[in-house]
Amino acid sequence: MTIDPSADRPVYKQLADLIRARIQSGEYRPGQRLPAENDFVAEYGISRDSVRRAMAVLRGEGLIVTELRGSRVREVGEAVTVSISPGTQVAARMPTEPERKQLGIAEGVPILIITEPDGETRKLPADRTIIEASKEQQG
Amino acid sequence: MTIDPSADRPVYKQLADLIRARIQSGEYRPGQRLPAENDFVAEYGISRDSVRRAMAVLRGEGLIVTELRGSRVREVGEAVTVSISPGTQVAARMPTEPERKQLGIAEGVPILIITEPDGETRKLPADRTIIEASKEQQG
DNA sequence: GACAATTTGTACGTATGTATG
DNA sequence: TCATACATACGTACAAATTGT
Repeated sequence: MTIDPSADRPVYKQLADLIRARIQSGEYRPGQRLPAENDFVAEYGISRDSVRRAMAVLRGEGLIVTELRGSRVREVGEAVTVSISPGTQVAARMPTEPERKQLGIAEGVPILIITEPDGETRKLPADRTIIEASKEQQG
Repeated sequence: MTIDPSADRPVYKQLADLIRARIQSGEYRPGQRLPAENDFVAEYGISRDSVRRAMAVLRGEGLIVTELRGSRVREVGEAVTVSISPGTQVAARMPTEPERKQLGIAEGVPILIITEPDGETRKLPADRTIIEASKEQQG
């Protein structure tokens, strides 16, 4: 697949599509290191700016994580199942940056907000949490 | 409050903090139009690049929406409560761009993924959905 | 309808900083 | 020490869509 600068779709979205497809097809596997930004620059003849935008899109989707040594496909960690009893509510949203740091959550990962019938709330990282409705009272 | 280019915290994060604080304090209210990018450029003597990065942070947090005519504070729409019966699981993640367009979801909004005991799944926009655990069978 | 102004979107460039190997 | 690679931040230019004249 290639990138067409004259196409309707922006260059950076074309690159994001391309990398996303490679992740979803398994060509880039969880934990695997992506090529460096400059590799994409050289391969497709586009600016580093466009490559970085594409990476930002994929980070925002939670598909990759970027560190100083490069980007890699996110590995889905073990998820803990949290049982909730009848009457408990669950919502989700993106954390603000302070929340993200405080809760130790990666970029592109939402938080689940659990509100018990008594008003108590908990915030949990969505990439490590599965909610399951239970019949009986439980934590 | 002002912005210090020589501070440890990047300029764009300082601006994001500043605007976030104004939103959370109510100085910028839901639905209200934010100043244009160039207004921040002029007010703080920073580049448009930095302003746009700050906006991207806030969009990613779901706090603002940006259209061609400007950015505004997101209005939290009416949320529908979805009851789930025992055994049903709930997860959340960010949608990919195709999912986002297909489901008509704004940037910075996660999706809730509901998996029924029979394996059926539903994807719902997290900004318009509250999950509630019920005692009995229900949709 | 035509035209200009406003505002965001995209895309290129350069330079410097910081952390890793 | 040096090379690599990402992060930040400045600049420019033009495109596209909306709004107002």
